[in-house]
Amino acid sequence: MPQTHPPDCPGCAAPDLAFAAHDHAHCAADALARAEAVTAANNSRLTPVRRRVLEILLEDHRALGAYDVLARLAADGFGNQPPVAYRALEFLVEQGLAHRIQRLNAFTACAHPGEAHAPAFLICRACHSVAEAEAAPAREALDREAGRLGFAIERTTLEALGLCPSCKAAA
Amino acid sequence: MPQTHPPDCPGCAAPDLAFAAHDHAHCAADALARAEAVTAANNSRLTPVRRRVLEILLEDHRALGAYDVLARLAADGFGNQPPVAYRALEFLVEQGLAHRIQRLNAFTACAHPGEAHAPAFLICRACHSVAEAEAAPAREALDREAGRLGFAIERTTLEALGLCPSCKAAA
DNA sequence: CTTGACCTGTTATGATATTACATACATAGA
DNA sequence: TCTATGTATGTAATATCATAACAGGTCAAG
Repeated sequence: MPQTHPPDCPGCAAPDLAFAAHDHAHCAADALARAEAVTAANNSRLTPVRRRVLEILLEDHRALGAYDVLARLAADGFGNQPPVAYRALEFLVEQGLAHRIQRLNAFTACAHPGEAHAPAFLICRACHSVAEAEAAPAREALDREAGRLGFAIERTTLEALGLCPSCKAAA
Repeated sequence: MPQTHPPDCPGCAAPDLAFAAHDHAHCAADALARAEAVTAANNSRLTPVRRRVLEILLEDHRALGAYDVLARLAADGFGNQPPVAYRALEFLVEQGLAHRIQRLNAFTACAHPGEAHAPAFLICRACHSVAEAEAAPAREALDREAGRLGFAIERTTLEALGLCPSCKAAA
């Protein structure tokens, strides 16, 4: 897989990679490269544990529980106490490199690192894949409703459970 | 507080009770009466434990953890093991009489029992009150985004964290 | 008055998450 | 280079949230 690639790379242009067939090795490598850039820009450090956690999350478009991540870390010779995983995950979330899925108490790698966004998540109840969808329209709708009640929204959790295209076809 | 009240009751007409000054005793009594009606209509039973859990949730417009509910139950002479609380809460959620707030791992009484709805929740990070907002517009926006990706949404979790009117004014 | 469905109680355990403290590492300033 | 500082990691202990499995009770239909 190339460390650099053309700006019109079809993989990167795909609106959503989780449900579409795509060159996943590229997808993951690209996310990792972006992560390097993001952390450098933020003066934060993508240390070995943090990098490894991101790699683990990038293995597929699923959400992993903290203890699943921890088990993988321990197998790789890192510490095997919960804070090791939770701290790395928290770091990645802060940096916008991963997201927490509230419904699953689990974490997934960000599909669009570096781009400011607060996505909505589409969670397939059959294959457990997780995709990011554009949340802006829904967020605006919520803002309108909240404004009516005088409530000032700061952060939103938008998660949808359902069937992804392939599982829908299979059913 | 009246056991019955006019259909144009101002309390019931309030678009959202959580953030607005209102006759809360009335609000709670009304919700309880509706709960009786809903369970009767569904051929399910609002037993003493379940009723008591609902009363506890109705004490204010907040979300309570299962163990908080459990402590209250135990103090009232009900069982004090987790399943007692979880089962009653699960029942209330199934009947549409309570909602689970994913972000808080907690439960809140439904503000509009009997009306079919899948609300969005507005959670004040300062006073921890929880209000229900109309989710339909946001849900439709999500449906459009999901449709674009071929994803079929079945259920959504829409939760917003921010400041309620009074906490916003105080800040 | 018994059967079957459902509800409640209890024990035990599993799953998720945090606090507190000790140690190690990176790096900037003396 | 040395050392002080901030930051990161390791570990133990514990807190918090949730469920499985089974025993006993209640109640209404047959």
